[in-house]
Amino acid sequence: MSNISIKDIAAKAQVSTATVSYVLNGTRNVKQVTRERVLQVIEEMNYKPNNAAQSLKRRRTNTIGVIAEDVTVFNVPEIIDGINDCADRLDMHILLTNLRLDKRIGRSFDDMDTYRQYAENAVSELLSKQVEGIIYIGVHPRDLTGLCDTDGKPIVYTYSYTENDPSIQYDDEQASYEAMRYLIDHGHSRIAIISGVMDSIPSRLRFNGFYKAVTEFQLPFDPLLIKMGDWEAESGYRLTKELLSLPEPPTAILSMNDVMAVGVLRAASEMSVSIPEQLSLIGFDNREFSEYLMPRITTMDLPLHEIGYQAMEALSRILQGEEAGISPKPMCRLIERDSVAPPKR
Amino acid sequence: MSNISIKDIAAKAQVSTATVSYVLNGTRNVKQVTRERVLQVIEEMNYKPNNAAQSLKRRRTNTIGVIAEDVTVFNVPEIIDGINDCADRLDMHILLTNLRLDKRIGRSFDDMDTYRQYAENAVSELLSKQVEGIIYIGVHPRDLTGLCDTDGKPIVYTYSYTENDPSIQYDDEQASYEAMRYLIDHGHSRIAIISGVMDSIPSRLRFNGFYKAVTEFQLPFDPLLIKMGDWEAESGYRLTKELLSLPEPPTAILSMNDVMAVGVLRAASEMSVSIPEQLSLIGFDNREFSEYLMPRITTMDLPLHEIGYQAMEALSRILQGEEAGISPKPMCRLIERDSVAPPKR
DNA sequence: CCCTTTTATTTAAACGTTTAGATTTCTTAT
DNA sequence: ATAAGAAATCTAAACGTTTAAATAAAAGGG
Repeated sequence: MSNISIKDIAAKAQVSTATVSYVLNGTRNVKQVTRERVLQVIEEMNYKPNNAAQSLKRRRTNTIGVIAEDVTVFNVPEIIDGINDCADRLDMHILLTNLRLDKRIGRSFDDMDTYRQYAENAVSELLSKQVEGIIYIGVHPRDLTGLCDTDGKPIVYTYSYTENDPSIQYDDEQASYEAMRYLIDHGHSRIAIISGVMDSIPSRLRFNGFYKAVTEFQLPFDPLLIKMGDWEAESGYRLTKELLSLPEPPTAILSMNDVMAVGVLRAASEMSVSIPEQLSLIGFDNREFSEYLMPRITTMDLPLHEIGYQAMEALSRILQGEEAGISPKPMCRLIERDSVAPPKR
Repeated sequence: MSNISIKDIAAKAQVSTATVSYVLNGTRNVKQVTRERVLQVIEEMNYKPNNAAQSLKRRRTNTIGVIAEDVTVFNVPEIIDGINDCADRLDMHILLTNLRLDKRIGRSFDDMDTYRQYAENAVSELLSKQVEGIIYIGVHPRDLTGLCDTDGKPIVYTYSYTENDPSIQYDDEQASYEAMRYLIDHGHSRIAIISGVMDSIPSRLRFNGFYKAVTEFQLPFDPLLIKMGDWEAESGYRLTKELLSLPEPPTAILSMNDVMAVGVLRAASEMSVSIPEQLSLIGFDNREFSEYLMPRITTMDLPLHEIGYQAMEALSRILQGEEAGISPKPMCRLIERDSVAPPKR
C-alpha cells in the first residue's frame, strides 16, 4: 500500500528531491551514475509520481473532458475510441462524463431545464478537475452554447446535430450524393428518399446531396418520392408502403439510416416486392445488423473513429494556441452489398 | 480564464482561507452572515475548487479507474453506463482507459506480451492518477491477475471470461436453463445447442444450464445435437446445415448468441425450413438487430447495466473496508418474440 | 596549481487546498 | 460588569511535486 513519495526515493538514493525530479522529467543534466542509482531505487520501491501534486505544481493536467449525451447510443463508442486513440498519441488523458440523457429524459429534447442542469453539473465537475478543454459528443438537436460558462476552456463539438463552432463532422452531403451516384450508375432514375427528422442537420445535408445528384444528372424531380421519416423502423415501413402503392413506384430507395431500411425491407417483403430485383435499397450508418439482414444491405459507413480523432486533434491545436483549422471533412464510404441491382425494365 | 483560488475568495470576502474552506465543506460552524457573504463572492467570481489541490491534501481522489479491453465491443458501453450510474450516486468519478485490444491485437488472445504491455501501462497510469480502485471489463479469456502490481488497490472484474475474484457476473447457467424451459414448455424435446468457443466461461455455464434442463426434464440426450460454434454467424450457418441434415433433425435450436442465430436463420432459409413453424430458435444477448430480423428472434437479454452497477457497488464496499459481499447474480430476461412455436408433429 | 567555465546537485519556495490548534468574539449566568 | 463557556475565526503547517537560484563539484586552460 503505497504512499511512497519522491522524498522517500531521494532519501534512499542519497540525493535531493530535486535530483529525483530531474531524472524523472529529464529537465536537467544528471550524472549517469546518479541517474542509474535513482532509477534503481524507483524501480525497487515501485514508485509512481502523484499526479495530483504534479498537476497542482505544473498547472497542467494533460487531461481533457469528454461529455457524451449518452454512451449507449450506437455510434458514440466508436467516436470515443477515436478520441482515445489520438489522446494516447498526444499523451493526453480523458475524463469521460456520460450525461445519460436517453435514460434520464428520453426523447423530450425540449426539456431544456433538465438538460441544462445535467450539463452544468458536468461542466462544473470537469472544470473543477482542471480539464484543459472539452469535447462534446451530441446525438440530439441541442448543445452547450450559452448554457454554461466554461471559464475560457475551449470546447470542440463532434457528431453534434446543431451548428457549433468548432465542430467536427463527416461529409453528409457528399455521402448521400455518392449513394445517389451509385444508384444512378446502376441505371436508376426514379429514386425515392426517406429522410430522418428534418430538424436535424444531417437530414438536411443528406437531402442536399440527394438534390444535388437529382439536378446534376437531370433526374425527373417528383415530390411524391420525397418522404419524411423519423429515423425509426416503423416510419420506413409505413413510407415504403406508400411509395410502393404509387401509380409509378420508385425503382430504388435511399434511406437515411439503416434502421428505417429495416422497415423498407419489411414493407417490401409484405408486398412481395423482392429486393434487389424489383427494388434497390441503400441505407446509412453501416450498423452491424445491416450485414445480417436478408438481403445484406448496401449502406454508407460513417468515419466515426476518424471524427473522434480529428476532434481531439483540433482541440489539441486550440490548446497550443493555434487556430482550430479546417481540415477537410472525413468522407463516408459506401459498403457494397446485396440490396442494389439494375432496375427491372 | 480562471486562476481564482480560495485565497482570492478569502480576500474579497474579508475572511481567512480556512473559513472559506469551512463553508465549502461544512466541516465547522460558520456564522450565517459570513457564510452568505462567502457564498456570494464564490458565486460572483465563479470559483471552482482546484481538484488537484484537494486530492493532494485530502489524500482521497474519489476516483476509480475503469479498464475496458475494448469499448467498441457491443456490450461494453451498457456496462460502463451502469458503473457510471452507480458512481454518480456514490459521488465517485471514473477514469476510463480503453485498451483498444480488438484494434491493436485483434483476436490473437495468446499474444500475452503485447497484452501485458498495454495492461501494465494502463494500470501504471491509473495508479499515478491515484485511483482508489479499478474495475476491469474483460471481453476475452484473459485478465490482470499476476500481471501487474496494483499497489494494494482493489480490482473488481466484470464481464470477464475468466474466473477472478471478486467478479460480477450475471447468471449464465440459469439463463440457458430458462431458455430450455421455455422451449420445453412449448412442447419441444429434441433441442439442439450451438455453443460459443468452449474455453470461455459463459459457454461452459450456458452448457451447464442446458444440461441441467435436459436431465431434469428427462429429455433424450443426443450428442449429435451438441454443436461447438465460435460465436460467429458463419459457424451458426454451417452447424445448422449439419443439424438439419440429420436423419432426425432437432425441432428447436438454442444458440449461445444472436450473431450465430443469424447464421441459423440463413441456413434454415436456404434449406426452406421455416422458422418458427418447422424450427424454433432462441438466441442470447438481445442484440439490437435481433428485433430487425425476420422473424424477430426470441432471445435472452443480459443485465449489462446491472452488472456494471453491481461492480461499482462491490468496489465501493471494498473501499469502505467491508467484504466484497456476494449479492445474488443478476438474472437474464427472456425476450419473447417470433422465433419460437410448438413443434410441428 | 590556481582561475575560469561547465556541469551536477541542493535549497527552499511555491502550487491550492485542508485542518489541528490557537485566538478572538460572542453569549449567558452570576 | 465580569468570568466562564461556547461559537466563530484565524494562523500556519502540511500534502507531493517542480523549479528558479544558489552552491558544490568537476573539467579545462594557462
